Amino acid sequence: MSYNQHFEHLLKRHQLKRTEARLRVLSLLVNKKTATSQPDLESVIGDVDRVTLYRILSAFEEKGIIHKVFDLNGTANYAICADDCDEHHHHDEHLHFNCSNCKNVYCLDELDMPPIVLPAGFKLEKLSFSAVGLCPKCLNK
Amino acid sequence: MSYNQHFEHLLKRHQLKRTEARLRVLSLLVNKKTATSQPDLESVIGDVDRVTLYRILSAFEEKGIIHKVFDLNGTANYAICADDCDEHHHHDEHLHFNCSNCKNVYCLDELDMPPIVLPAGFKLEKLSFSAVGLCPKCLNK
DNA sequence: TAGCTTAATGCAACTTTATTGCATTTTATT
DNA sequence: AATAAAATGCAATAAAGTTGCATTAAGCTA
Repeated sequence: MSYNQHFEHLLKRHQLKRTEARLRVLSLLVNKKTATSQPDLESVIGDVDRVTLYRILSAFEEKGIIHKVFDLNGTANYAICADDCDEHHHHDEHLHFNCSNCKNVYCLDELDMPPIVLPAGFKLEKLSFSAVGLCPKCLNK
Repeated sequence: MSYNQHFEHLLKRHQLKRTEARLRVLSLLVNKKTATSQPDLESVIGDVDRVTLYRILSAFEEKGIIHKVFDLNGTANYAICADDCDEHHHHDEHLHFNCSNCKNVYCLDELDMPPIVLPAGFKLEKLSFSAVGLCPKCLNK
């Protein structure tokens, strides 16, 4: 199945209309190891309004298609979710690695995250781990 | 030793001049279980310029007096560091708990954080854990 | 304690990221 | 082809943070 078919499927499944802008966002995010910020997306996506982009990203986030993670500057970055995410539950409890040099945010979802026990009285909904350091590319320079 | 003496000591130790604005920031942050955002600080600190506040916060952060953590909106929040932080090393590898109701950010520094092993090629500098959920106050409503 | 040097502050302007309201266009369906 | 709902574009606005520069204050030193 081609990416395009896959994307159309994905949109239909979440009751989102198939539009050019949404397909472009999906194709920009898929297969990327790093999360992408709205400003970065904006600069490469071409003829799509800033506001539209924001709205697409938040719609996708609500539906569980992508997840949002903040980088070292507090800017939102977005990455495609693993397949088992949906509207009701995000499985994005993986490690986000922020490279202090190139500023890329890597989703290291192959790592198992240890369980965390909270103090009494706190109700956990979501957990996330983030690391800062140098990524392989920047380390080899 | 009074708080004021303690703060003056702290500033001198980090080669920062003792100013009214800095003392106010310290007294607002000390003994708080939750981290405070710049906007929140600004609204209560009184007659201190926005820019000055930003500069005080980043100076304190550089010196290891406070640490910065982003909340669910990507806004920077600040909290006093544990005593053993300094310019060269931050010990802020504790859990930050974001309440999805009241938006407060709790520094749960009494919890032991498990070690995380990164994939080969990544060099770790700093690690942080953050959770989203309901805090005790909001849970009891 | 007066003078001096450096650090800190205040102000104005600006940048970046994000949001809202509303008119227009497009999608998907009948 | 007509239609209703959803999506988009545009303009305006908001919020968070930054930069440059002139002024003021802190804390030495004589």
